[in-house]
Amino acid sequence: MCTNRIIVLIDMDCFYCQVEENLNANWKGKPLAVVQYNQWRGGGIIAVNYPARDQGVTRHMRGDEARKKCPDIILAKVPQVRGKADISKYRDAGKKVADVLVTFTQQLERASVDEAYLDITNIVDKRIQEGNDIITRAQLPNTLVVGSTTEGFIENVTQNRTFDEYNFKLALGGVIAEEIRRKVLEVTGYKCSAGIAHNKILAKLVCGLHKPNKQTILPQEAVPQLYAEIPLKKVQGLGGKFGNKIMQRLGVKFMGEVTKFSQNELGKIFDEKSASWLYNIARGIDNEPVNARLVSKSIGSCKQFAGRAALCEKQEIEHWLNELAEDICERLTKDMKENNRKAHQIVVNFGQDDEVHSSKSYPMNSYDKGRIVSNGLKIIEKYCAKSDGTYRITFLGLSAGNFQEFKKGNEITSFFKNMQNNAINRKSIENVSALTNAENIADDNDSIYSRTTEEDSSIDTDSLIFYENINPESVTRDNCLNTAAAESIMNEVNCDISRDSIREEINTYEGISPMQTDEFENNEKPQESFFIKYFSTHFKSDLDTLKSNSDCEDTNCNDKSLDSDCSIQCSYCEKTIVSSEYQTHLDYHFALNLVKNESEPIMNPRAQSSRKKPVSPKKVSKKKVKDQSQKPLDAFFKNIRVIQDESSEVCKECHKAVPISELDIHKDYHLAKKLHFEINEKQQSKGVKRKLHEPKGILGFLQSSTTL
DNA sequence: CATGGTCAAATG
DNA sequence: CATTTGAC
Repeated sequence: MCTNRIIVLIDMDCFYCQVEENLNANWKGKPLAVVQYNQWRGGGIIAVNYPARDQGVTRHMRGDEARKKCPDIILAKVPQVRGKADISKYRDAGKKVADVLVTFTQQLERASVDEAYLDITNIVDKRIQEGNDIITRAQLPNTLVVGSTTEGFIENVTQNRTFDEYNFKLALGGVIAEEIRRKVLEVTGYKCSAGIAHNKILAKLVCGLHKPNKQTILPQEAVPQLYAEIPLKKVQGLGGKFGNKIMQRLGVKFMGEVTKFSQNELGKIFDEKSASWLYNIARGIDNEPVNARLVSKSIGSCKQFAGRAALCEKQEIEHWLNELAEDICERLTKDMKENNRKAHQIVVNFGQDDEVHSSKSYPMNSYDKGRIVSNGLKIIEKYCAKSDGTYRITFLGLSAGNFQEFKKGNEITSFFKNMQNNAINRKSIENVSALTNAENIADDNDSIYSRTTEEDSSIDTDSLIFYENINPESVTRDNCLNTAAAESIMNEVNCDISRDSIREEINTYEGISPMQTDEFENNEKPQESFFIKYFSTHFKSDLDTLKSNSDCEDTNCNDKSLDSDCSIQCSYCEKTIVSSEYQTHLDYHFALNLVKNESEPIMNPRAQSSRKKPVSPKKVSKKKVKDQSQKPLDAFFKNIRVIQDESSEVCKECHKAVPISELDIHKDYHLAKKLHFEINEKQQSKGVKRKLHEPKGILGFLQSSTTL
């Protein structure tokens, strides 16, 4: 059925202008436009408010033209940072709006900085179930309906609600949309418009019918009369070449005319997919789901250098790469804090002369401006240098993507999920490495995940152990590393512990261990949690290895042409690990062991086979662990149960109940967490040149704090 | 120089 | 993976 969903498109009215108006009280109500790069002909207009639109000012005008049309117009300038227009102000404002929208439903797709789709079907159904479904005119004060008056529509749906269920739901959707818009205004001070329909395309189309600060409902049966007067190019997806082709080949101008063509006829003109899409859209049918997504999938920064402004010298290119890298690094760092994730890929975009833009991507494992710039420069050199050594770069861009949730995760489920994602990602990085390795460009071309070349091109089994356990087709009780497994194990143990307790434990494992390690070694404080004991005994040898390797900057990491991390040998599997990946690698062992939950705490699946035994550090830690807890997970859960039996106090910092005996540790944890963040930050802001990249995560923290 | 800078998704 | 398209 094409009418079973209720979709709302929220679109902020001339958003950038509203942001400026709310920041400058005396601009309210006056004609205003937002301009960027205001030096040339008054700058380019990127937003116009409604008073200014009334005077004929439009986008695509320069500031000077706007002033001619409307002499008293206020031209708000987008600040310029690092030679580029800085739109962070509007990004932040957009996020505030999105934060309000998610409180209504998680079924939210941010379509741009100022637009979002919401699937409110569930909210509507719930209200009907609860009987909270009386619809009055007063609840739809700023609502219009395509094809009828709002009053008529309300009367119709309330009288025929059993025969006209879908329109009743649309009306209720309208009520909810009014509430959403009211809430957005109340919390953020921004006005918006909305479209309410049965799918995204229609909601979007109809949202633009009445603006600003209004919303429009589209009953499905009103589609034909709406389409009759809607230019085809107004429909989402038909504004470009495809729309032109349709108009030309079908000889149509309005959307409604497309229904004259059968699916077969369309199939002869367009490819299969386009044809059936068009056929459906022409009938108001669009099954595209609202893809729940709050945050962007990539963060990029780019700039044009048109015509004479083209970059011709390496120094210029490096300068701009630097500006772009600074921009994305700043935003990536912010993103990491806000969204608990890290980008693992970076794309260098460039355009030369009148050629089409090109792009090259490579894996990235740290937000290091210096390395991003030098790698970018290598790519530009390789692909853009002319025979005489000069350049003509007309476009330059950097974009980071392939985000994965940060290991410093919040729940045990995401902890395991990350292990899975990371491993999958490595598999793809592996392919990249094969390409970039030879060219000495990639960050990670010497990582353990690069497959060694073999004459018969079969898969290297040593590499395989890093993801064999997560192959969805071969998930077993023993070897899987995914969320389902973690949860089933939790069920098996039949624990009645809350997620918060687990999260607390995981965080403790991540944050507090340095202090606890010291204390543990001093044989004080016997009440550490399992994770702390586990870590401080189990990973101590690796810490030592790491420390002894800390001078490798002067030894094996001095290759001038190679921009890579220095490596460490893992004492559990003897693999050579890039130091910046070492934490991840250890986490892998950690999680693997945790999931196994068997009597023998073997860290490496390989060791179970007939392969030769690992070297001594492993034996040491293995023995220690055996003494303390033979079944890590059991011990972990047991530990928590004990804790929960005690009386507890609410922590002022996080407002969670903490057992009295754990209160000191808990407070230390908050302190450690803060420290941990600071250290991470320092690592990023350091303009490191050919210097050992300090390990991230807990080892980084350990090393920093123990060498201080 | 002259909308420009950011995004996402489809496609080969 | 790189390119193209489309939209704000």
